[in-house]
Order: sequence, then C-alpha cells, then structure tokens
Amino acid sequence: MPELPEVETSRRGIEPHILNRTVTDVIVRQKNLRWPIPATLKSQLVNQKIRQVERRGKYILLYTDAGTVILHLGMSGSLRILKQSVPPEKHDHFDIFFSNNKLLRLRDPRRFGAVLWTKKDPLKHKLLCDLGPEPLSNDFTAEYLFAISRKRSVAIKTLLMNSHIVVGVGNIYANESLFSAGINPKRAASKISLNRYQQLVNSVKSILQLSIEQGGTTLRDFTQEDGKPGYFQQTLAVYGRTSEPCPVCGKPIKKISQAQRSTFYCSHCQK
DNA sequence: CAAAGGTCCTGCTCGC
DNA sequence: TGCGAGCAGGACCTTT
Repeated sequence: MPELPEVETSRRGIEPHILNRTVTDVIVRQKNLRWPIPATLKSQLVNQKIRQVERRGKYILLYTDAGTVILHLGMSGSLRILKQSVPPEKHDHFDIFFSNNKLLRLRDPRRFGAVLWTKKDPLKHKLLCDLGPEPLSNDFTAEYLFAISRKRSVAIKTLLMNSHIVVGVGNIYANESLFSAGINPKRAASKISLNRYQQLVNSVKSILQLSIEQGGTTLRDFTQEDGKPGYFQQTLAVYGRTSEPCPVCGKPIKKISQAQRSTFYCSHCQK
C-alpha cells in the first residue's frame, strides 16, 4: 500500500491521537515481520509518552524519552487508531495501547513491514543514516540528481527508486513522474541532461505533493475501523494502464519489467 | 513464470 | 593485489 504520500498521511492521521499520550500496554501477536519485533519493546515502551510523531522517507518515528519506535509499512502495512475494544483480525500483528483508551494497530498481511526500537538518535540508525534527501525538501534538486548520476549506468527509473538517492519514490510515482517529465524509464541515468533532470524533479515534487493532498482528504479519519486508503483512485496516467491509450498521444501504454518491478510508459512521449 | 504500493542483503564485476 | 562502488538478482510473505 504505502508510498510516501500514504505514509505521510498515516503519520498525520495517527499523530493527534497519540501525541503526548502515555503507552499503557504493547501486544505483539506476530513478531516475525521483516525483522523480529524486539522482545524488549514492551518493557521499554510502557509508561513512556509519545513526544513526537515524525517521518523519514517511508519510516514513521515515534519518539519517547527512553527511545524511538521505528515503523515501516512494507508493501502491505497499514496503521489504524481504534478503540481498545475492537478485536484484532488475522493480520493485525502489533498494538500499542494508550491512556486515552485508544490503540495504534499495525496490520500487515505480507509482513514486509518492520517495528524496531532504538535508544539512540533514530536518524543515525543503520536503516536511516544513509537515506537520500526528502523529495519535497530543498535538498532534492536537479543539480543534485545530475551530479550523482554522472557515473551511474542504471536506468533512471531504478535510480529514482533507490532510497539512497532519494527517499519515498515508489513504483507508482516513479512511473508517473517519468511520464510527466517525458523521460524514458530505461534511459541510463548518466545520459540525462541537467534540464531534463529539472523537469523530472519538478514532476516528482508536484505529483507527490498532489498525492499527499488527496490522501489527506481520503484518509482523514483514522478513528474509523475501515481507514482504507483512497488516494490511488486518483487518475494515474500510466501506472497499471497496459495497452490503454496514452493520455497525451493515444498510443498504447507499454509494460516492461525493470529491477523486478513493473514499468509502464509511453514509448512515443518518453524518450 | 503471476503479480502486488518495499528494500535489504549477497555476491559479482569493474576501475583505481 | 586490495578495496570500494555500483549493480543484478534473491530473499522475505500472503492474497487475489
């Protein structure tokens, strides 16, 4: 489910319910996610107040005075705020209970997500310390992408999805951004001009920003039991549209595989 | 061989 | 030769 817009929307959705609330209990039903949920998490977290709810890339960070919970939603994870009386379902692996009779519940059928705990600055954690810039920040520029790509033979789409280059651009938005910028996803990253990188950076920023705004409207109420994401109902130009007409030129959208992910593009509009 | 919104890890090649 | 960077492929899982 989650690309950056949904992770950010999830962060915004849970924040008002848990900020400054005290953890009263932690329940782990299935500890085997991407990595095991630490056995000591409950003893570390209970009685702590959530001091900040932040995001770095697709990681959500719950800061307390004792340490920080690092959450990742993987491919299929979602977070809900629920009353404590709501019974868990099959893939509800992890709950944090709060003093306001609510709980934060992680559901993740494929279990590619993660729940970790660190006592040090989470931005120095192994998984976070080498991440690239936030795509919506001023650090993500055409000059940056141009410079970092000079010796890269990988396809631009693969580069764009590399979280060590820039965080938060998942498969949907890599496809959509490249279409919007008119760049062929197979093009070697080293063979793209500064001007075209400017187009790409503009596209990434505007598409992610729009998606966050849409996610914000559809995911606003996290207290409901079915907080289903809806932002991807938005009109996508190429993603998932194999053989459909390109919205610009009408030629059929092509589907190929790159780095074991599906790529959708228009061979006429994207060079 | 099915594909799905993620990304870490391993092992290889290449260039200095 | 040794070393690091870059890269491809495999791995992790369940559901439709």
